[in-house]
Amino acid sequence: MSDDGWSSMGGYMEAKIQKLEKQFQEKSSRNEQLSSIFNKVAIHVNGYTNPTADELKTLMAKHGGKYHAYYNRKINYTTHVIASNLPRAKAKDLKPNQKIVRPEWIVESITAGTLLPIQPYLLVANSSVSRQKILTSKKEGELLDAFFSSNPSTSKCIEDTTPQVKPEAGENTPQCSTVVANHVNQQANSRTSKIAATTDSGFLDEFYANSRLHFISTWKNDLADFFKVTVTKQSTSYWKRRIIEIDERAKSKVIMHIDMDCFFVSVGLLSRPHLKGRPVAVTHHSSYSEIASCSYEARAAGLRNGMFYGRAKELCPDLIAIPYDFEAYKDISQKLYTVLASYTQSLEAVSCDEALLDVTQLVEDTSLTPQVIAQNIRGKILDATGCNASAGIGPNIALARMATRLGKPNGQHEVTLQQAEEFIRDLPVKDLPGVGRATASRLRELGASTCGELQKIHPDLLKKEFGNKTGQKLHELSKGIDEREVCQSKERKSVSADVNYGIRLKTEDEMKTFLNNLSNEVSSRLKKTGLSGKKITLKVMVRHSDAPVETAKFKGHGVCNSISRSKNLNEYTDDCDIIGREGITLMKSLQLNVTDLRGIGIQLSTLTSTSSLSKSRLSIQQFIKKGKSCRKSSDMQIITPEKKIDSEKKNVRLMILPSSVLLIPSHSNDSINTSFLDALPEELRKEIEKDYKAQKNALQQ
DNA sequence: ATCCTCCCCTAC
DNA sequence: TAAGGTAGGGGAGGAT
Ligand SMILES: Nc1ccn([C@H]2C[C@H](O)[C@@H](COP(=O)(O)OP(=O)(O)OP(=O)(O)O)O2)c(=O)n1
Ligand SMILES: [Mg+2]
Ligand SMILES: [Mg+2]
Repeated sequence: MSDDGWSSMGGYMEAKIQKLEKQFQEKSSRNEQLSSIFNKVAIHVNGYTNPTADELKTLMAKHGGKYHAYYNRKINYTTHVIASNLPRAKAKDLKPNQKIVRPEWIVESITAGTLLPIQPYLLVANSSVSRQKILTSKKEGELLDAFFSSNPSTSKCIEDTTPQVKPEAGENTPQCSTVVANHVNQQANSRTSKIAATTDSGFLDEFYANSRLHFISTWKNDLADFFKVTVTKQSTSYWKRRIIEIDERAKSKVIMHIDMDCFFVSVGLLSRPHLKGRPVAVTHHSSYSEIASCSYEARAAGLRNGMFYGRAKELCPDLIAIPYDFEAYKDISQKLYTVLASYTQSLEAVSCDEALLDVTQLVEDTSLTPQVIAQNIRGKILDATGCNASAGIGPNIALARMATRLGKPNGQHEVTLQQAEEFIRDLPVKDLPGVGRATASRLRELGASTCGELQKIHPDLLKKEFGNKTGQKLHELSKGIDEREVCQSKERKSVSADVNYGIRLKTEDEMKTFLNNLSNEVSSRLKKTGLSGKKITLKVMVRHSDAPVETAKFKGHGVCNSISRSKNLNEYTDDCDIIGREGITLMKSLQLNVTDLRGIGIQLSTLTSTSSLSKSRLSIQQFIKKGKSCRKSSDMQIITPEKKIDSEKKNVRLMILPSSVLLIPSHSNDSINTSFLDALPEELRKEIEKDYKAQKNALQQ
């Protein structure tokens, strides 16, 4: 059973890589240079590629090239940007004529033993077209294998022959290539005091380059995209079949939840196998540093992810701290998703180490039991990543997720519909997905610490206490009911950038500088996703009046009040200057003492795709689309019929503008000339009128 | 009723 | 030292 259909496809690219790795091993020495093919080449890898960024880095090192973890705009510095798909490559602010080359150029150059011309490998507007051109000689199956095979045989963890010295190193410089690691590291240190100031230009970059939460948030989106691309290319016929069959689904579903065990730690241990079985945590070694992930041995002592290192050390004096390795996490995540993509199209990316799969169809098609499928998937993940994954199986998302907890570590668990109520009865309410500290505490006050107790609370009381929807949800969850669908991709509703660390501003000017820098960040994120927003929200954390000026945690925010203020702009925008200006205005309106600011964030919502903001407003109809599909033409998704109907109204969006030109007549009077509006549906007209009003208000100010 | 703004909560 | 981000769901209460 492990060999039918999807399993072990001999990938074209994998075969090549494997061969290359054999070469390395034959030449043995890790640092030996195999060639100098890429003598004058310095690459930067953009987005997800096959081979992965990490593998490309190794290949470059072995063949005389340079690898830049960060794109460098300086002339002749980064010579080639490597990417597999265009949207994400376009995202970065590349040099005007920056050549973007597909990763196969590297691999095939090495195979050929010489630097091949980049022409055939250039990434052009429609990447899939050029891709097929290059490989016309391949049959479709091989083509798929070549780029998307899940065969993991080549990616066995590369044994680091030199056993790592313990943790002290604290080295952590994802932003520099291996060659110059030490040198740059020193530089970074000597720079530290300068960069520390909140307003320095390097502050944001430095922060985001080291923020784990920023990374995992970013990766989640990237992986969802990566998965979408992968799956879209994989099998058209299966895809079509899937869409049709989703209609006649009235029977019970099989949902599978896959989650890597102590993800950051597991990845860290790949190069530190001697630490397996010991209490290990990924963290900086300082008492107010947060633990990103800790091993199960550490959890036995009461440690939890998110805990401060100081407290963790009290609970577990033997705790071993290992440093972050963001590139490796990203790499392993990609491998995880590559494996998952070979099983199903129906996947929801939960995070970089976790996904939901609707395997209903797969179970039916293969007549395998969900348990067997889970076993198979977990085996493939282990092969591909060297790390353990656990799985939960259930008739809905909530139960599948709860089942995973039972399966962990390195195991799996299935909850059937029949077992559901009993399974759930003795669990603490905190274990229900969506119930966190605050809700659990309020429930405890209502006498419900366990799900069984929650089941007995009348839904009306829950609705009264928590509101209609939340009350209903709590009631259903307590009985193991969860109607949500596994959803491949949802429409983005906001784009934001927040910094609640290291914010220490002295003057109003510094505040402005920082907001401008942050606006720049938000602006490039909007551009990266091709979106523009109409509503801007400023979020700030302000030192609580009782809280000391010096926080316990170095550069932490301490005890704060959160405040947000938003404004509806008159136009959709992704413009850094506008966002900065509006952000500053909002900040001023709050009348705060800038020295008390401890966190600042800017969010744009009410989004539309920038490409739809055509300058010509002649044919309005052309810009009015259904929300779900308007943004990305290539966006293939599973939309269930009932959901579509339900959300149709809300998703109708207006994409005209700039509205200032459209709506405001020079002799501003109260009524719009609505002759052309009459043809539009009611909602659209209302929205236009609303816009009109907003503009008028703005003008009157 | 429904929408809007300003929260709070949750998850990784 | 230390890197406490980010997106979405949804409630309260006021405006429409
Ligand atoms: N407070 C947190 C929680 C998580 N993470 C990161 C590190 C984790 O390794 C990764 C995945 O989160 P999980 O909740 O899946 O936790 P683990 O994978 O570490 O452990 P588990 O075995 O419980 O899944 O996200 C983090 O940085 N900070
Ligand atoms: Mg995990
Ligand atoms: Mg997880």
